[in-house]
Parts: sequence; C-alpha cells; structure tokens
Amino acid sequence: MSTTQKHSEKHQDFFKSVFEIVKLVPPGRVTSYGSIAKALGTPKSSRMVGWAMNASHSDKSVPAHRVVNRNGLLTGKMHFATPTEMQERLESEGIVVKNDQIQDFKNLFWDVQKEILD
DNA sequence: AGCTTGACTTTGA
DNA sequence: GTCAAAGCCAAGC
Repeated sequence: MSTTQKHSEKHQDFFKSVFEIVKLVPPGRVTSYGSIAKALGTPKSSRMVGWAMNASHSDKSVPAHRVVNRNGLLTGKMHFATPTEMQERLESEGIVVKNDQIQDFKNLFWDVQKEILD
C-alpha cells in the first residue's frame, strides 16, 4: 500500500461484486436485486444493486437482462439501449415474457446465496 | 452543507 | 389479495 492509494474503493468493490454475481447467472435463468444484495451481506441495499446495474454499461459482459425484481417483472428494461432489448434477450434464452412479466418465474429463479454456497 | 430521486424489498394494516 | 410507509445508500442538484 502506497501513500498515494485511493481510499474510496469500497463502493467500487460493491459494484464489482454485483457484476461478478450477475455473470454467474446461467442463461435461461434469472435472479433478483434482493437476492444479489443478500449474497453480498446487505439485503437492505437492494436498491444499490439496481444502481450498480446502472453502471453495468461499462461492462458489457454483465447480463443485466437476467436481473429482475422479486416479482419477476422487467422493471429495468427502460435502462437498456431499447425498451424491448431486455425482453428480447430473455426470450432468446428460452424465457417466456408476457406483459413485462416472466412466466414461470418461480421455477426460473436463480437464488444467488443458495447456488453459490452449493 | 442539505434535499430528492431511484433497474428494490419487507412489513404492517 | 392490495396499498402505504419505512429502510437502505449513492448520485445529482
């Protein structure tokens, strides 16, 4: 550690951790903001996960379309290049989306905490 | 410095 | 089942 090191990397770690987790979500499966936040040890910071995804544009390898809210609703679709991109990418992976709602969400849900600890 | 907003979730009525 | 309110914390004004 040098004396010129940054002292504000903590929040960056949070963002980075979110990206890493989202990358672990397998194609054809989805997870929620709260599930990611919980895996990071801060279940109350689910909003920050959403905010972190806002910065996911800097890392195109992050499959942000596989992250929805706890209802399986495509709440973040407006933040993609086009409002339909999120749904289209999900459908291309075999997920059925109806009126911004993922069908059979309960069965497609990928619990971060559970799957990683497995 | 404070106040508002937001890709959320949980709890209580 | 729905609806309202609170908690969380970073970014923008």
